[in-house]
Order: sequence, then structure tokens, then C-alpha cells
Amino acid sequence: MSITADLIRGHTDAIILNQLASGDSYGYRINLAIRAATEEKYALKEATLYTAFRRLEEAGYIRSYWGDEESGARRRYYSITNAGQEALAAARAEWQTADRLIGRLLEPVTREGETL
Amino acid sequence: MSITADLIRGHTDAIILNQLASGDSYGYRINLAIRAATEEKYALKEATLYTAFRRLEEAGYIRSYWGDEESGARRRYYSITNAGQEALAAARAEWQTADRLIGRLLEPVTREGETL
DNA sequence: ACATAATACCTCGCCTGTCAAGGTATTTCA
DNA sequence: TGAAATACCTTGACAGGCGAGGTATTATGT
Repeated sequence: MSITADLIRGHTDAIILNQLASGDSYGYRINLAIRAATEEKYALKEATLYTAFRRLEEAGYIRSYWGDEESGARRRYYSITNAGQEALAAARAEWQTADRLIGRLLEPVTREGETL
Repeated sequence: MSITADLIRGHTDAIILNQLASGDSYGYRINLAIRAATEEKYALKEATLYTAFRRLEEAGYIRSYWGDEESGARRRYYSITNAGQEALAAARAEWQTADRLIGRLLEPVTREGETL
């Protein structure tokens, strides 16, 4: 399995919101952007991506509309809502906390000279 | 819900292995250690903890034995195996990668002067 | 002309990890 | 005496990730 498969679980929504924070976009392009941002090391699986869109829209964090391109495949665009902006900010803060916690919990533990 | 509940998902096994890396211990005490290491900010849920023990033992990463205390509740001790040590090292490396990736993916994106 | 790849979307159903809820037994302490 | 702490455990539900499969359009190579 590709590196970090499990570890990103739970961050999917925030990652998508972060992409949309800089402007409306659509599924395929968001995934390209993620891939580019991680030097081809990571991308969301399509099923994961579209599941997340449904979830985020239901939560009121994003809104969607069909693009009006006259050629090429149709695209469903998404835009972030105010609630989505707030959720993103919260997710970033949570991440900072979790980041520190996990780092500490994976750090080698020393228990020298300790009795039971 | 307590902060960072979801975000630590997937790190449980590594956290436990890391605790055992400094010496044999048992469930209840491991959780106390985790709580202490995070300044009371985090602890594993009991169900999660014991589920993880089963998983880790089945994977051959830990071994268990009953303590021989003559008083108090019985304790099941766990010790980390060589395979467990390797798994821990791998998990730490993976975490480093994931940490950087996630950080980058939650970082505000700038797309100035961009068309479509 | 025809096949393949790339773009772009989608759903179904399985798997795995988390955890609320419930349970057991012992010891300590007010 | 009875609550809280120590210490273990299982069951069943739930949620998120994703493999597999599907549709439709356009571009590209041969």
C-alpha cells in the first residue's frame, strides 16, 4: 500500500476545504492540485474524494454547481461556504494540537532507574 | 468530543508499541503513561486499547503473559517483539512523511494571477 | 479509421478501526 | 457499607476509506 494511506484518514475533509479556500474548483482538478502539492506522493482515491464531497455538502461546508463548459466533460464545481471556512480553521487548529500530541507519543520513552 | 479524537486514528498501534519499547507494561498503566505524556489531554478508550492488543499480538508485534502479583487485580503484561520493534521504526518513519504531507496540504494555498 | 488514454463524473459494498455500553473481580478509603 | 480506583474483557454499531465497477466526452497516436 502507498505510504501514509491510513494516517491521512480524517484529514480528507480539511484537505479538500483547504483547496477550495483559494477558489472554486472541481474534483479532478483538486486531486491534481493535491498530487502536485505533495510531489506526486499522494492523491485521494476517487471514491474517497466524491464521498467527501457529499459529506461536506450535506454538512453545509461546500456548495456545488455545474460548470457551463461547451466542450469537454462536464464538471461539477464546488465553493466553500462561511461555515466551511470556519470548519477549516478549526481543523487546522486541531491538527496543530494533534501533531504535537502524536509527535510526543511516538517519541522514544525513557524510564531509567524506575521500579515497577 | 474530545479534541483530536479522530486524528490520532491509525496511530494507536504505534503509540502502544512505543510505550512497550521502554519495557513491559500492562493496559491500564500504558494508558496512564499516555495520559501523563500528553498532560491529561489524551488517553485511549479502553475498548480501543484492548482491541489493539489483540491486533498487535495476532500480528506478532507483542507477546503477553499474566503477572504474578499476589494482591490486587490481575494484570496482563505485554512485551514487544523484534518484529514489533521494526514495525515501530517503520511507523515512526511513516509518521514523519505523513506529518510533512499533511502540513503541506493544510497550508493556505495561493493561486494568484491564475486563469481558470 | 480505430484504439487508447486522458478528462471527468458517479455508486455499491466490503473492510477496518473506534468506541459506547455493558460486564467481571479486587482493593482501598471515607 | 458503599463508592472509587484498579484491572481486565466483549459485543455491536458506526464511519471513513477504497477496490471495483460503471458512464460519457475529447484528444492523440498509428
